[in-house]
Amino acid sequence: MKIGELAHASGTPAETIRFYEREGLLSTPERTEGNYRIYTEVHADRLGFIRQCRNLDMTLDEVRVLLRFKDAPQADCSEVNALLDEHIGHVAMRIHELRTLEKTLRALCTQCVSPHAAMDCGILQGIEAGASRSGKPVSRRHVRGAH
Amino acid sequence: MKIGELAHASGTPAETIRFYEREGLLSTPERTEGNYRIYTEVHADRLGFIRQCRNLDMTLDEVRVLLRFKDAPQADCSEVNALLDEHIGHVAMRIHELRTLEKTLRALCTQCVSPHAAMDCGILQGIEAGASRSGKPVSRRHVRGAH
DNA sequence: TCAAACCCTGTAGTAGGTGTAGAGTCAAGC
DNA sequence: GCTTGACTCTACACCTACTACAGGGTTTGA
Repeated sequence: MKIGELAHASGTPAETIRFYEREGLLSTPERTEGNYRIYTEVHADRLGFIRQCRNLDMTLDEVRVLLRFKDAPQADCSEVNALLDEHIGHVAMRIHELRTLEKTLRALCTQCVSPHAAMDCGILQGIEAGASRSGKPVSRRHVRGAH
Repeated sequence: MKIGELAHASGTPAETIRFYEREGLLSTPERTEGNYRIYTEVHADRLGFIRQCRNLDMTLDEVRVLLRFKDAPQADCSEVNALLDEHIGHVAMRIHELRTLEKTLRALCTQCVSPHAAMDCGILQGIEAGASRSGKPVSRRHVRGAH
């Protein structure tokens, strides 16, 4: 099948499929005479696996590791377990951080319920107070996703 | 004070301070004869505010909005409330997603506790099963941080 | 006077794509 | 045979919020 069909069938934009190829996650497919990529079921399965890993919020590096194991069926899979454990750790940590954040934001939200002039806004003042209270050395992390 | 002092005092790398200036979040400071930036307490306060917003996981666009209100003390601050509400919504949604994800990952983890050959690994098989079960149209979101 | 420590600008890189320009290919309809 | 439209190709710029250079200039203390 051509890239458009695979894109449609997998719900993955064609640009992303080409991107995975460039990144070495998908092997380079055969080409037609007109230089179009031609994919097989093998490619479709592999793409499905990659997308499922991405749905599980893994990085492409993590996906690469898992694909290595899929390509080496005899290898011992304990690294797979370790990778998953570590990934779960990342996710759990991020949940914890976000819950703390949510509490802070909700507390801030109670500071200004009815409309004011901005100069009297409890929220803006609350942020400023937080800035001076948290002192100068702001924490360095700002974790965004699970990683 | 010079950029290094402000960097040290605020716990913000000097590159980041210059970046905020380029982005229009910090106003362009005076310069010395030798072309060094000279900051005042006003800059330090504003930087503190920005960093506090970032600690609250706001995007720079959100910070820009809040700064606009700080610069217009007479304006009605209800947009500030709306922004915060929406931000809390993002955070809450991300928490929910990550909790679902954590459950999925933990379930996957039970599929392969003792070491196997990769071809028999319950985790790899579980991901594949998920890929075919979730069907073709993989969900399009992959939210990473709160946004 | 000289070296270390600081500062400047400009550019490139990060992750995981997304979007575009400009060109080529292919099938259907006239 | 020709045209039109849908599809594909490569190569590159763009996104966020920084971070990390390179290659130079300035300041400060010994």
